[in-house]
Amino acid sequence: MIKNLPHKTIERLSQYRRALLICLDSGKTHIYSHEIARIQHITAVQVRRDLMLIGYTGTLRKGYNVKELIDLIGQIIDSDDGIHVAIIGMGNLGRALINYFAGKRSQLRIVAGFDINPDKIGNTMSGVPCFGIDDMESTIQKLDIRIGIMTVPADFAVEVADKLVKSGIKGILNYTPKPVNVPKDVYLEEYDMITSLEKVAFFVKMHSETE
Amino acid sequence: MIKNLPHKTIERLSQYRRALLICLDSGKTHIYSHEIARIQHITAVQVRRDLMLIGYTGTLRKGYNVKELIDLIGQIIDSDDGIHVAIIGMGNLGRALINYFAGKRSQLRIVAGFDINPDKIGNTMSGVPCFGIDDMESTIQKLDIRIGIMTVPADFAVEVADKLVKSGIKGILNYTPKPVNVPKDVYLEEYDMITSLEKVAFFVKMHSETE
DNA sequence: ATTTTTTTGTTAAAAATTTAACATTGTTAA
DNA sequence: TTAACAATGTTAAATTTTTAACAAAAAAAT
Ligand SMILES: NC(=O)c1ccc[n+]([C@@H]2O[C@H](COP(=O)([O-])OP(=O)(O)OC[C@H]3O[C@@H](n4cnc5c(N)ncnc54)[C@H](O)[C@@H]3O)[C@@H](O)[C@H]2O)c1
Ligand SMILES: NC(=O)c1ccc[n+]([C@@H]2O[C@H](COP(=O)([O-])OP(=O)(O)OC[C@H]3O[C@@H](n4cnc5c(N)ncnc54)[C@H](O)[C@@H]3O)[C@@H](O)[C@H]2O)c1
Repeated sequence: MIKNLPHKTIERLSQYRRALLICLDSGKTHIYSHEIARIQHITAVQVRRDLMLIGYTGTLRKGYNVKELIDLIGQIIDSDDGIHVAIIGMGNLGRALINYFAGKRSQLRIVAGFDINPDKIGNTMSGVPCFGIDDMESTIQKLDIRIGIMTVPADFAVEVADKLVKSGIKGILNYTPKPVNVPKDVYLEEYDMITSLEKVAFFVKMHSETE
Repeated sequence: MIKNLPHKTIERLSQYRRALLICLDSGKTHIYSHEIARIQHITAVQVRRDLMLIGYTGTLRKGYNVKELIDLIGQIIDSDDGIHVAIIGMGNLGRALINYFAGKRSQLRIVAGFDINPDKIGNTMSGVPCFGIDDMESTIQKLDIRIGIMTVPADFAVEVADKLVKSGIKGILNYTPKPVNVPKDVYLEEYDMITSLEKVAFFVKMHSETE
């Protein structure tokens, strides 16, 4: 690991990579900082600063080598041998996520789903087997799952999080609107779609009032 | 509008409200800053500071009046007469979102969905009618829709965003992994689930290396 | 050959955000 | 009654994040 990269830089590196992969597909071999910036709605300085932080140096007047940069970002943010991920709650959102991730990034592989509904247990969705919630602890350990994505109904969020922690999971991505608590050796990221929408609504309102 | 609230404060206000609504249900009439803080994984000082910014003052030693605070946050972030929202792309994610929002916050009402698939057009999902993408501009204007949530395949993101802008939309929440461009009088929020997951993975990796 | 342009890389400044410090004041308890 | 306590509200400091400024150097233009 190079050093303590700012959280925001990590997020942007992930986004840069996505943009770079698209560039690569379109046959581009080099890209300027201002081109990356334009795509991400940020400034070119910020891009250059982020790349400086990870120690990548481009070619003056030619920009950055797309392939090299993709590889370097991979070295920074990916784990050497991939990370196994589980989805807890195979409902609407869980299914949508599995569908979405299926075959996307091989580095982060959803290898299991868990649910409480007997109708779902034993089935496979987009190649991901669904296990019973009671087998969660053992399955997580057996399959060496490190990250859990929570998409259960909000009322079960807390108990599922506790169970995940007990199973030895190292990171939780909580899509439930209910905040949960985890010990500090477990990395927790919570995202609430309503907050995003309310934020958009607020700025829309503000803009219409100040125009 | 009180004043220029920091973006981060807006996000937290939305989250506070969610937590407060749950408190209200459980019969609590007052809440301390440190209780709110605990739920949101932040500090009590930050809560008090945010509330100071919106000019709410609690009762010393008794905390904040839950109901009053909910109402005040509503006055700050909600629009007086609600805002109409549309979902563009009634696939897995679009359906999940509609389901989720259905009957949640009356202030932000999903009043229409749009899709290109003839099988979906004309149907209703959880009470939300699905229109054809070709009717988007007229429908948005007719129903006074201000915000669009984009859940179309990434390849269509740019053209749909352009269309939304042309229709006079004021805010876009883009769940597509493809960044789009909008004029600066349109508020744009982009969220990428892969970035979130990669961020969690990074910190899991980092922690395991430095332990 | 020399000047201009364009782009990177880096240091410094600015802005935004969080945290700390602490004064204030009801409430409880001695 | 007075002292200790526990909470808020606010100013100030610290931290984090973004932006600006500018030096360096390769390429292009003159
Ligand atoms: N649908 C969305 O777009 C959306 C958006 C944001 C947040 N969310 C949140 O995500 C969560 C899931 O939403 P959804 O629309 O997919 O709901 P859903 O009801 O479709 O799915 C929930 C799934 O969890 C399973 N489940 C219930 N209790 C469980 C338990 N104890 N252990 C394991 N599995 C259990 C159910 O059987 C079901 O399959 C909710 O908390 C919701 O608030 C959903
Ligand atoms: N599913 C997820 O969990 C998830 C997560 C993050 C991001 N995303 C992104 O969200 C988007 C949708 O994902 P999904 O899983 O719902 O995909 P999906 O294929 O299930 O749904 C896409 C829908 O959009 C419709 N559509 C296609 N072209 C259109 C157009 N030009 N105008 C209007 N509608 C059109 C399709 O008919 C379909 O109903 C994708 O860009 C995906 O990358 C999905």
